[in-house]
Amino acid sequence: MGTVHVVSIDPTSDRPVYQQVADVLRRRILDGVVVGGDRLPSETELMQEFQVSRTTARLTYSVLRSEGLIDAQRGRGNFVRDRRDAQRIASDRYRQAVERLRHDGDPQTAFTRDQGIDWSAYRLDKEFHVVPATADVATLLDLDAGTDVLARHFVFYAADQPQQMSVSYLPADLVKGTPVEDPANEPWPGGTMAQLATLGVEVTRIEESVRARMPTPDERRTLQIAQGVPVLTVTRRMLDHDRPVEAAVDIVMPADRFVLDYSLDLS
Amino acid sequence: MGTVHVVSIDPTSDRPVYQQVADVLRRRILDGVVVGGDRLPSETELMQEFQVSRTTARLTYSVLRSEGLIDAQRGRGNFVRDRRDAQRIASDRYRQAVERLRHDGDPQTAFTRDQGIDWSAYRLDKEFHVVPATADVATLLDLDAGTDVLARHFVFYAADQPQQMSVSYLPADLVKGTPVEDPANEPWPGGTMAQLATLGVEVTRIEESVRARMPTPDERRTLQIAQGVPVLTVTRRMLDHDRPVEAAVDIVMPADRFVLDYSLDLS
DNA sequence: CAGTGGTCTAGACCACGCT
DNA sequence: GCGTGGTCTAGACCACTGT
Repeated sequence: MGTVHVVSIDPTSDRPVYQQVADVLRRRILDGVVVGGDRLPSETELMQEFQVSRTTARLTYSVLRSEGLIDAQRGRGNFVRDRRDAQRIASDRYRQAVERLRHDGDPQTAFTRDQGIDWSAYRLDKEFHVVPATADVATLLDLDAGTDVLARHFVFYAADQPQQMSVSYLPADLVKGTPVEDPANEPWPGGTMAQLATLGVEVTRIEESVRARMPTPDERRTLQIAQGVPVLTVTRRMLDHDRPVEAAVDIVMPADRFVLDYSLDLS
Repeated sequence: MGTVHVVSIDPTSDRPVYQQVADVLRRRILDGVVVGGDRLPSETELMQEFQVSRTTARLTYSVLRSEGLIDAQRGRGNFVRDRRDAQRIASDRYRQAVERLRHDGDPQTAFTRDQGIDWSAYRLDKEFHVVPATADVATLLDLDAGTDVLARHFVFYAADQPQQMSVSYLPADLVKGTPVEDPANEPWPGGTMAQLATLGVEVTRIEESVRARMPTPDERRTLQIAQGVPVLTVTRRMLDHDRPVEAAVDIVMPADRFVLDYSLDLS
């Protein structure tokens, strides 16, 4: 007794067969008929059940992968991706950092909560280079293009899994000869704002620009990003009293692991 | 005389051929050898130049499409996607709205700048329905699940192109019998905050949660989103004096057309 | 070992854009 | 009409996962 389909495929329809099959499976996923972790029919089963070729079966799963609904595992099958709870990053983390700086709070606590995250197991890959500022970075830092900046590359880990990568730029003349330019001093208790404080810089305003895009192959590899998952990127500037700019950061986060929370006070 | 490749493909390499070809083309795009709008080799040309099958050539372009680097156009070719300038949405749009409300500024101007956007040619698709609140919406509005809410579906257009879609939820008992529940009164000068003001509600705080994901097929169709382009989603709550919640919104925007700007004052 | 997904080939027909 | 990408087939070999 073969499998009976309530929803059958119409080869004469305008809608491509692989899309029709994808529609059926997508509906099962969205309706909760199958849930995170469940295995979907193998490609061979799809061929038999819907009377299609292997290529069409693979095209179907390719669609669902690019929608971020499933993960393929070689030798095992195609699995419904489970929607893990995303880590929330609150915009008031900066205000909290200011409070700790002012009240001499425990800097170590401050650090392990950097980026608003409790990093369970913490690690930091770092590369520091002095380079001429690109046009973009120069604009953000209000410098002439080509001015030397210290580029600091970070990869943040939690539970031995890479979670976030970023590049931070500081004007080279601001940090030259100070402990800030030495990677050995990372991780720095209290983070960037504490570092800037030792240089006599008070951060009074922060500007963040949030974008999203598909990751580059390099980002996919470094952050272990699944197919069909975009990245959130945050471009950040720290300002001292509305004018000079002290740091520019480009933060890249897998979008299935992070939510950015912002609170806007209007009173 | 056939095409000569500086970078040749190694069929014996561990890296799949279609990835190696994609690497070559990706490099050309990222290095600016080809720029936005330029046509890439046709699939047939790729077959000849790299000595691969049509399937492999198509796989190559499928990779670049999913990375958001190119667009395929039936009957024409594969084209490098041009990075148009994204529309910036500033977080101080709410504060500006408050100012206008307080000073009786021109409400029409206020409206055409809703969402912080100057909609050049403006249109609005709308559907209003009273429905029981889902668990998520109930939590956001601090209501019991199942309580009636007014769900308002919007699609915003600029220059006849769909730019943004959103669902806004208001407690049904708050708006029952008021002009707010009548879709005919949309677009409402001054937007949601002006509407709430007529109900005696003062918005003192707004919370926004930003996420990114791949669009659903419905969103791709409605917003005319290209392959390989994620959406930014904003979940918004408006609060009156830190406690009651007055509106919850789910806004969906194509990530290649929008940047979200937030300014955080620490002084 | 059998079953799974990953890669790759050769070939076919179609819909669409342009000239 | 010709070249383009879109869909679909049948078949092959490989790498990986499980028993």
